[in-house]
Amino acid sequence: MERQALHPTKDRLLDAAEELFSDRGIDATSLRAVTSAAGVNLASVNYHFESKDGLVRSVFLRRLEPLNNERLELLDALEITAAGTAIELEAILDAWVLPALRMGQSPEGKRFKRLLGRIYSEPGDSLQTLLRELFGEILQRFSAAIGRTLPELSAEELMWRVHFMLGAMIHTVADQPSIRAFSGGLCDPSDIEGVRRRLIDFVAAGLRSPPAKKTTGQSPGTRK
Amino acid sequence: MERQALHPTKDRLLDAAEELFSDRGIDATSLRAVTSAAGVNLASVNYHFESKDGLVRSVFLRRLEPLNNERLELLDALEITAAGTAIELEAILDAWVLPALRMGQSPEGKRFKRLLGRIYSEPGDSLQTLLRELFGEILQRFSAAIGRTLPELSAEELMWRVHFMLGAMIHTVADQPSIRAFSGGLCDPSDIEGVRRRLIDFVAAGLRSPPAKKTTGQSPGTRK
DNA sequence: CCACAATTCAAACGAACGTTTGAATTAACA
DNA sequence: TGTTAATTCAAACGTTCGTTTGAATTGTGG
Repeated sequence: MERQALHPTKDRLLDAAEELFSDRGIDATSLRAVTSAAGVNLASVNYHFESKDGLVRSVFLRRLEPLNNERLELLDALEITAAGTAIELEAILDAWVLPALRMGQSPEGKRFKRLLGRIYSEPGDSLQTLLRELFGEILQRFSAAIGRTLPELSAEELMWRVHFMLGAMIHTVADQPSIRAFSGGLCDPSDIEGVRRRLIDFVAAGLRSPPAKKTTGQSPGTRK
Repeated sequence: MERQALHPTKDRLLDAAEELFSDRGIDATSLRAVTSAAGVNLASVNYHFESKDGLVRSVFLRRLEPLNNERLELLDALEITAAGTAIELEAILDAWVLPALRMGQSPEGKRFKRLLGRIYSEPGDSLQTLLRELFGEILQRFSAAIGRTLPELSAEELMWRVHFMLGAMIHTVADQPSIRAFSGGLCDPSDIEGVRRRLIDFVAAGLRSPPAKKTTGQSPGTRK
């Protein structure tokens, strides 16, 4: 009897929570605000999700599980068609970026992306645990695939570059309003193809940069 | 009579708040936790900072104002010594990165950096306003300087790349524990020279990547 | 239609929050 | 030292929070 295809109360709670969490933040959103926005009773949250933490987890899981599954399917497809031959770096990056950008096309996807960018910097233990559960395995898979296209990189160098890559990607996926304001309306974050090409070109160039180059000339050095 | 070189109570509050905000987050930290950690009376916060928001602002201002001033001084020095001739891209990036990495050497700097990464994704109006106050001007200065070294880039392309750059930098400056865990201890974020060289090389390669390249072959395309 | 489980509901719980108050204490300056 | 302003302090304010409770309601299978 557990959970059917869609339980109306549960889904209304998830939708309302997602919206309010995105706008005001998780801590700043009370369960009373969520339930009244969803048009359900206050006690429903604890009945269906046990606690506020449970609601938060479900909000993230609902979107991230399908998202990461799609990423893994794309990567699987790449590795199968390649069948031992080399995979292009850009194609791997695409498998990571495209599902996230596609998600952002729908209005619900947009509001979730704002929320997603926050999860990485939220200090709550519950969310950090969830992050590791959700991204631990998939990150290793993508890192390995990227590393295979860049065999001249040491493991340490590769990890650093993947770290930088994630920074650029997270910041881009999450931070839709900031680039618009910063560029004075010049950059359009809803142009998925444009964002996709630019982000992937930028990251690919960074990943491919020749390793172990020393910093050159003109450095500011130690001052004062 | 206003504020002297260092007011003991004020400084103890700022130190305690910085530490607790970094560990547990701003919303999750109560003023009672701050004041008892600082060993001062609860009402001191409202007396010295008017409100919790005022305390938060002061915590950020205390570190970010000197940090951004140092960045601007380094950029000024570069532009003066160059005197019309071209400035190396890496040197500009260094002027942005180095002060932040140096700050992270001290224990207090370390804890603040964790906090700093959070400000970008916090939804509070007060913090977002502060962010624009603090980073609006300096970002324009650095973007312009970077753009001058990459004259083949359109304004739009430049803005996007600066956006990606900021993502990589923010994620790196803020997220010290994550890279260590992700790399299984292989990467050492306290090796300032290493981080500096790797981050700058990565970002410089991304910024320099030839513009308007179309995505090639193997793309996953539309599925399902 | 009845028994029974699943769900919803209004109400209340105790705890913790940011802020305010007014008296007590300390420091500054004549 | 006496006067006055600056600061600290204990206590309380009113509000809001997440959670719990027990009765009312709805849905379901026999």
